[in-house]
Amino acid sequence: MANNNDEKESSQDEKEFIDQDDNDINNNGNGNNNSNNNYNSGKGSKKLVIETGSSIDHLDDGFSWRKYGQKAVKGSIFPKSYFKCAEPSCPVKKQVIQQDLKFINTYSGKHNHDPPELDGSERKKKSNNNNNNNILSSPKKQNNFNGQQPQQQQQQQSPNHQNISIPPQPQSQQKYQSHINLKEQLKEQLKEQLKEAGKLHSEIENNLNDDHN
Amino acid sequence: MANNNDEKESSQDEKEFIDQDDNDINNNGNGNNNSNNNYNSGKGSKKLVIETGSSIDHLDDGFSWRKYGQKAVKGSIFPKSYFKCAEPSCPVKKQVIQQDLKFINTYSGKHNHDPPELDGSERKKKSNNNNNNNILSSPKKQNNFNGQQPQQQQQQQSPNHQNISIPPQPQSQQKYQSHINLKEQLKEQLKEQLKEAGKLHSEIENNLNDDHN
DNA sequence: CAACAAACCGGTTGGGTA
DNA sequence: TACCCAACCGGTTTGTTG
Repeated sequence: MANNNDEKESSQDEKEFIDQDDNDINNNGNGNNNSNNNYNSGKGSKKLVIETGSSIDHLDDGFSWRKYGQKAVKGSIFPKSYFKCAEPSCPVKKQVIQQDLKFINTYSGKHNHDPPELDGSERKKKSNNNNNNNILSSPKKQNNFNGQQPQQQQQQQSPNHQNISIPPQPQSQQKYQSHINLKEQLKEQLKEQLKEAGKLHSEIENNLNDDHN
Repeated sequence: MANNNDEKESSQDEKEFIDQDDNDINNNGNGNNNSNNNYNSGKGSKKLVIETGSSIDHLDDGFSWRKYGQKAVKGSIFPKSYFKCAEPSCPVKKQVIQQDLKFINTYSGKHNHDPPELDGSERKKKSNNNNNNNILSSPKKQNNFNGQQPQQQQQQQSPNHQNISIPPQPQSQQKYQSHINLKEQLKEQLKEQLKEAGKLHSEIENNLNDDHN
């Protein structure tokens, strides 16, 4: 009965592939995942999950995203945001949700267009790539970050708060109150992670597709 | 605006693989499929779709199924039924919906147990394989088949009827009113189709999994 | 234009029931 | 025990708003 979504405890800190699509026709949002999902069966990969173990929310991974939805999910206090690649016919989607102190980015699909700046050598090609990094909290509404908030993360129950705030800083963060510099560093660092993961994801998908088609 | 689900016209009559999972994270039931889904991109296969071009509804394909749900879907007058493999830990699911004159069986997943009687040489092993073929219409409730009904198929709008009736017979069916023999024949024929398709499905999934794991 | 938010949608769950 | 069915759930659509 209790929402056993916090079983995941998220001890892993980098990125991982999950599949879960070999089992269900759609595996949409069924309720309480009582059948603790046998993700790690290690089969055909469908989604790429990246955990951002830092105070960075939605990262600009070289692509431009458009937010098309936001929902409150069962196990978490924080809402989940849904993004779609801004390229007109690209089917890639992406979900971002905060879990404890980090953000879980879930990619799906393969970009059917040349990445705007996936390679570090050629960037700033696409000018429509909006570089505002925290898309989750709209720039006019990130009032959750009023001054400095305590580093609570899971206790309070506010199921209907609208925008993902700048997440609580990591446990040893009291000295980073003036931040902004550290945040930029982490942003750059995570950006590289996301780029690598995106490339890896595309490669694996290509292999799978070539195998079958 | 109009539910454009009848674009599919279903001119194909056998079986086909669709993927659609490379594009969406979950691709659950979103609403009107306005973006006429680019299924036939020919990529990694996820679901096996079999169209029963006959007056056979839910076929016993050698496995035993348990019905766990039934919903009215948008584009169709007929409800969609949801089945799960009756083997205790087997994750295979199956959807059945009537479309025009035929039934669309959508398989997903791979049986993690030896098939009860997949090979034609060794059958009737599992005695718990309930052989009542029309599971969709519960045996006590198939009152839609009262005598002979006209071969209408799409005009009337009865969105909240509960059980899938024996489908309207194919267009040249007036001579099969006393049926029951023809139906058995078609049943056998389709049963073979389903068995073959099931084997093919497993093979392809095995290849994909071996490739990645 | 993009984001918000509520309605929508289909797949799943779970209690009632036969 | 399996089915029915209504509530549930999460992902998507769509009208509204800025």
